[in-house]
Amino acid sequence: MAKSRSAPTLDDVAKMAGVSTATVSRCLNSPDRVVKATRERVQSAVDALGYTPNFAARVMAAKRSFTIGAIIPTMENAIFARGLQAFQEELHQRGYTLLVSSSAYKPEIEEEQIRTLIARGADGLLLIGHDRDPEIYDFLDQRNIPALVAWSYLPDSKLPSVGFDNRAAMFDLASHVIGLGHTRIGVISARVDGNDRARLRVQGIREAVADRGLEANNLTVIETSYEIENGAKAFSDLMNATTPPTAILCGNDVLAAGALRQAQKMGLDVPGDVSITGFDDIELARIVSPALTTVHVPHREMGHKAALQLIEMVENQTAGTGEQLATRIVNRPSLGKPASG
Amino acid sequence: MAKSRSAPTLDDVAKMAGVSTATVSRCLNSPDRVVKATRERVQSAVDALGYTPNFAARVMAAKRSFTIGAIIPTMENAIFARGLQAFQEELHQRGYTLLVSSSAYKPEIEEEQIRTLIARGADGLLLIGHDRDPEIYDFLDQRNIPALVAWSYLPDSKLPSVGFDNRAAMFDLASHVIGLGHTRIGVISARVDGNDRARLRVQGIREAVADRGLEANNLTVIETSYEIENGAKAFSDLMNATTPPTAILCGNDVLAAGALRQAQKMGLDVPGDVSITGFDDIELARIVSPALTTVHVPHREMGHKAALQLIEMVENQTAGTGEQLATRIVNRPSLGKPASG
DNA sequence: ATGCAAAATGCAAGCGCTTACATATTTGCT
DNA sequence: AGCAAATATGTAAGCGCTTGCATTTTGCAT
Repeated sequence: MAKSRSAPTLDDVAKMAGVSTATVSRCLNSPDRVVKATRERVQSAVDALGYTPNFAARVMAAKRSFTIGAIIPTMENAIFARGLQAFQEELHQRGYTLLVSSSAYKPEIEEEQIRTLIARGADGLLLIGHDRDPEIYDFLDQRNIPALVAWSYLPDSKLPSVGFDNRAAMFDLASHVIGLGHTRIGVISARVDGNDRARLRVQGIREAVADRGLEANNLTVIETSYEIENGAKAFSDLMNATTPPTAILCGNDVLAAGALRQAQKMGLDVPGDVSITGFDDIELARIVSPALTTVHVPHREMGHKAALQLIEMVENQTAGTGEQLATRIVNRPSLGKPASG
Repeated sequence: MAKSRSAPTLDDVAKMAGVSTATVSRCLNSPDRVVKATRERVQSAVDALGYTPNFAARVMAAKRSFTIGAIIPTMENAIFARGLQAFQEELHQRGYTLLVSSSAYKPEIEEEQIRTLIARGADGLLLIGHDRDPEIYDFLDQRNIPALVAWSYLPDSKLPSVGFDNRAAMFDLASHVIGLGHTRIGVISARVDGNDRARLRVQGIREAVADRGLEANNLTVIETSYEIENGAKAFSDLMNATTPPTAILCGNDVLAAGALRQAQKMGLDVPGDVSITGFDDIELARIVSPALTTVHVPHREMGHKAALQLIEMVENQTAGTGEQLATRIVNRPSLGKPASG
C-alpha cells in the first residue's frame, strides 16, 4: 500500500511561494487582485505541490459551495437523464458542480434529499414538478435557498419554473386525435398522485374531450407506474373492454412503447385497428415501428435554461421569473384515422 | 422575500439542551455513548430548532465525507443510468451520498473530474473502464483514495474491478453467430480509443473469427460514436460494399437499433437478408422489431455489488478483490442463419 | 458510608480556507 | 523629491464540527 501523504494545503503553497495564505487564496479566487509576479510564483508552487483546494474548507469559510442540487424522480428515465445532462453541462461551464439524487417518485424521500442537499451546502436546488408538501416551501424560504422547478411550467406557483404547459400540450394532442374522428379514447397515464405533470396531462385530455363535445364515458383512464410492461398490461386491459377505444393516448413514450408492443403481440394493427400516441419524444419514439406520434419536449433546452436561471437566482439573489417553453406535436405513423367500421 | 434566518448550529442545540457541543455531536454520531435522558433532551432541541448538521464542517472536522464519487462517460446512456441508479440506492442504504459527474468519454475531463471529486472529499471513487493515464493511478495512490472500476472486469489491473469480461462475452456471441454459418461479418463498434470495453469487444470478435478459421478479411470493422444515427450510417456503409456482410455485430444495443432502422429504410429484411446483434440488453433491445439478439449485462447487479465493494474498501482500508459477473447471450429474432444463396 | 472503576460529559484544539481590516508598497502628481 | 491615493500583501478571526483528554458523575462492591 502506498504511503498516504496527506494533501498539500494552502499553507504549504504559501510557505513555498513565500507569501501569506491570504495571497494564495486571492490568487486562486480573484487573480486580478494580485500582481503578476506574485501570481506566477504562487502558481508554480501550486503546480509543484499538486495542490487542490479543500472543498469543505472553502465552503465553510466562504459560505458558498458552487454546488447545485437536483432531485429527480429517477435517472432511469431518459427524459430526466437528458435534461439533467444539459443542466450539468451548463453548470460546469459556469463553474458549478451538480449534486444529484433521485427520489423514486416518493415525496418523503424527496424531502429527505432536499434536507441533505441543503446540509451539503447546495447554493440552489432544481426540483421536478410542483406537487409537494407546502412545508417544504417554507423550509426553503426560511433557509433562503433558491429553488427552481422544471418539467412543468405554472405561472403562479410558489417556485419559479422552467418548463412547459403539460395540460395545454396534452389538450392539443387530444384535440388533434379527436379531430381525426376518434370517439372512444383510452388513456394510459403515469400515477397522478404527487405528480402534477401526469395529472395535468390527463386533465388536458379531459378538457379536450369536453371541448369537442364527447361524452365523458367515452374516455377510459388507466393509471400505472412507469414501465414498459405496465404500458403493455394497461393496453391489453383497455382493448379487452366490450367497446375498446380507437385511440390510446399514453402519458409518456415508454408507456406507449409498451402499448405498441402489446398491440403487436395481440395481432392488432397500429394505426389500422387502434392508434397510439406518446409524450416526450425520446429516441424510443422514433425507433419503434410504427414510429410514435408524440409531443416533443425540448429537454435539453429546458435543462440548459434551468441552469442559467438558477445560477442567476443564486448569484444575484433574484426571485427568478420562470420561463415557458413550447412543445409541439410530432406526427408519426402510430396515429391515424379510426377504422371506418 | 422571506427573512433569511441562518441555519441553527450545533451550538444552538447545545445551548437549548443545556449540554456541551461535544455531547450533541456524540448524540448524533454515536448515540450509545450518551445516556438516554440526555439523548432525549438533545433530540427535542434538534427537533425544535429543525437542526441539520452542516456538512462541510463535519467533513472538515471528521475527515470523512460519506460521499462516493462516480465518473461515468454519460448519463444519457441507459446502461450507465441503470447501473448508477442501483449503485446509488445501495449507497444511500448505507448512509453514503453519490456525487456524479460525466466525462463525455474525454480522458482529460475525466481527470479533472477525479480531482474535483477528491477535492470535495469523496471517500471513494467509482470509475468506468480501465483505460486511463497511469499518472491518475499514482495520484489516487498518493492521496490514498480507494477507487473501483466497473463495467469491465480485468483480473490484474491497477484498480480492482466489478464487471464482466467484455472480450469473452463478445467472443461467445461471435462464435455463436459464426456457428450459425455466417462467413462475412460486419462490426459496428464504439470508438475504441481510451475505451477498453469497446476495444475488448472487438478483440473478442477477432479472436472468434480466427478461432473458427475464417479469413481476417471476412471481417469489416467500423468505429463510430455512440448515437443511433451513427449506427444507421455505419450500417449503410457496410451494406453498400460489394460483398456485404451477412451478419453485423454491434458494440451496443443503441448502435444496433440504428442499424436495424436503417435496414428497414433500405428495405432489407432482418434476419432474412442480414442478421444484427447488440450488446447490453437494454429495454430498447426488446422493443425494436425484430427484437435484438444481444448480450445481457447485469447492470443493476453490477451497480449494487460495486457499491458494496467500494464501501468495504473505504471503511476497512482494504484493497478490494473485484468480482467478475456473468453475462449471457439472449437469443431474439434479429439473428438467424445466413441466406442459403 | 466509602472508594474505585467505568460511564458520561465538558473543554478546547484544530480541520483548511476566506475575508475584513491593517499595513506596506507603488504610482502619479505637483 | 515628496505626498496622497491607489494598489498589493499580511494578519488573524472565524466558519461549524469532531475528538483526545480532563473532569465529573454514576454504579457497585465493600
